[in-house]
Amino acid sequence: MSDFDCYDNTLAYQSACKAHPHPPSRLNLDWRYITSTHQLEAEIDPYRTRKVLGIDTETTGLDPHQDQVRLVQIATAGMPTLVIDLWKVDEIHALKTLLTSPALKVGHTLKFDWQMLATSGIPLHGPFFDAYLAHKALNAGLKVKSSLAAIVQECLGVELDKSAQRSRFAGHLSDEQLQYAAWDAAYSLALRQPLAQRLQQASAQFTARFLHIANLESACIPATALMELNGMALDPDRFEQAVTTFQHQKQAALTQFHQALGLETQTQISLLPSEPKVFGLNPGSSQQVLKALAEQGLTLKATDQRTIIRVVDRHPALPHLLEWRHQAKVLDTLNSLPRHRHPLTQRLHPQVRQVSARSGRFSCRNPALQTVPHDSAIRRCFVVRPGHRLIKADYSQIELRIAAKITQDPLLVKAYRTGQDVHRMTAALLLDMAQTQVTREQRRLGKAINFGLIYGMSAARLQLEAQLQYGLILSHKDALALHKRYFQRFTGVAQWHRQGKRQLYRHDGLRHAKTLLGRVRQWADKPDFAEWINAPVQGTCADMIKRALVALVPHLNADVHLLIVVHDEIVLEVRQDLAPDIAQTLTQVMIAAAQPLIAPIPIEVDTQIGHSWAGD
DNA sequence: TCAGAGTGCGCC
DNA sequence: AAACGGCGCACGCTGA
Repeated sequence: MSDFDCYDNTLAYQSACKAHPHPPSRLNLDWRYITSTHQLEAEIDPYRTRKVLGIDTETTGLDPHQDQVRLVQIATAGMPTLVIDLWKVDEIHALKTLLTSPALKVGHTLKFDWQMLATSGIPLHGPFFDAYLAHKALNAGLKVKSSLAAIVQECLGVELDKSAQRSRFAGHLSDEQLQYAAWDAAYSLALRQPLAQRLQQASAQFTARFLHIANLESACIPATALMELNGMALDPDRFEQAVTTFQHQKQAALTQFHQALGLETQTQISLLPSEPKVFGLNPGSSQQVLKALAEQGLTLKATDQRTIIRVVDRHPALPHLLEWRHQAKVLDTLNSLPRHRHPLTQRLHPQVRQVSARSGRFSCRNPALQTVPHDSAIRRCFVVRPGHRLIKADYSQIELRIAAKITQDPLLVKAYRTGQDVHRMTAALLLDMAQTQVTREQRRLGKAINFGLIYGMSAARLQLEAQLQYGLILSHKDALALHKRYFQRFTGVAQWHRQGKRQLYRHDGLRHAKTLLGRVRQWADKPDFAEWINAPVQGTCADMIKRALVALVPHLNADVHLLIVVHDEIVLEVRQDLAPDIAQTLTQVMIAAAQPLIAPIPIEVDTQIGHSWAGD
């Protein structure tokens, strides 16, 4: 596993921690304001040989596409912090050399600095140590504040005044502004050792790899930064067409819903903005729906899909209700997109967060591109630049493969190792038939069972999910029988659950879960079983895709854009002639990143090249 | 009028 | 002890 540790600075940190048990003693709050090329070149020399640099920037705003970097601060142990004014220094070659040197760059939320510098034509190269990411990795699952001030308070016991941070960094800069700018870099730098020490201690306590994970997250910074900078393009014509289509479908469903309830749909347009958007009974209001159904003899507790689907035959309006809900949901998603179009780039630039999800997954918002409906009428609105292709590659059945590795279930392990179709195998096993005789529908049942029961789904829920997601009608009795047989056959999964419950429910129960890479999620209280059993699987998938991104970064350039990551899928936009080669590289990188974690279970990656996100 | 908890659902 | 997990978002509704 030598390639495993390409971004890992564990050994360096260990020696650093031993050498400097009291980091604040090395903190130098002195600073120099650099306002000319001459001054820069005169002062920067000693910083070139340093192995660790604290980095921070001050900018005229928060948008890398239109705001500017004003100050770049460089801190290093025992030296004054350089505060370089980019508006006054016209030749910054020396600074660029420093920022692309192999020195460790320490900062807090370096993604932002990376982006601001990148759009100013100043590349910032790793390795990185990001105090924010490290603090979140240290406390994954717990509710903690990870602002610079909060971490400085926690690790160094210093109250950091952040009042100058929100001040304007345009025009004349006061001494106070310059001082706080310098201090941010100096304090970020000073956080590395105490944080590394805490990460090491936690690793020992949990038999995990906190520092490794913190370094992995830090190494992902360029990938995350580029996803946000690149964004995705929405074709205006296709988009308008899609909206119109879904509006009609939604309206049709509404009419049928009302008719089935014996109501008339009122479609007059109101001029008053305060008027409700839907006239008459609103299928979007659970209260109104419950009341209307009750009046017609059907009393329910809720109106969500899972409740409705159980009784869908009991009233003719119910299928139309589900249809309207679907169309309305899709339309909501669509309507939310244009307001996120960037005024300059005309693209959607989501906010991508590496460490906000308790599982270790990426999350994405404004807009939530990870939840764009799969409907090809919508996905084909997401297009590539002229002369480019979209490449999407996803890990095949990755969670089930990870579960096979974790549970060591003999059947699952053997099935994957011999390249069998696992859903088909499950169906054949539970229905007592040969795999060759399994029908498409029966395979779908196998899929529903595999994905559900692995995390402890009940028979009742299985019955529901089979119908909702796979369109399979299952009697309660059959669901119960399948549930029982599943755990009789998949003994490894059954044992995994039994042991898990023992560890969780004993007097001094576990309050953390660990991935195969050593990422830890903690709970402040007793974890729910289902959350706890799922965390290592989902988290390991996050480990894999983040390892893949780190390996992918060197391949990203002006012709190879990273667009988005959707949990087990990586999407690139690549110059047309390069697409086949890059697709192959991407596939290999993803396999290599994941394989060591679940060997000898094989990894499979499905890769497609197309013109839009629909894959066409 | 508006914040906020609740409901429901898209993706993996 | 609980009954698949992880997200973000839009909406209807409520109470101040």
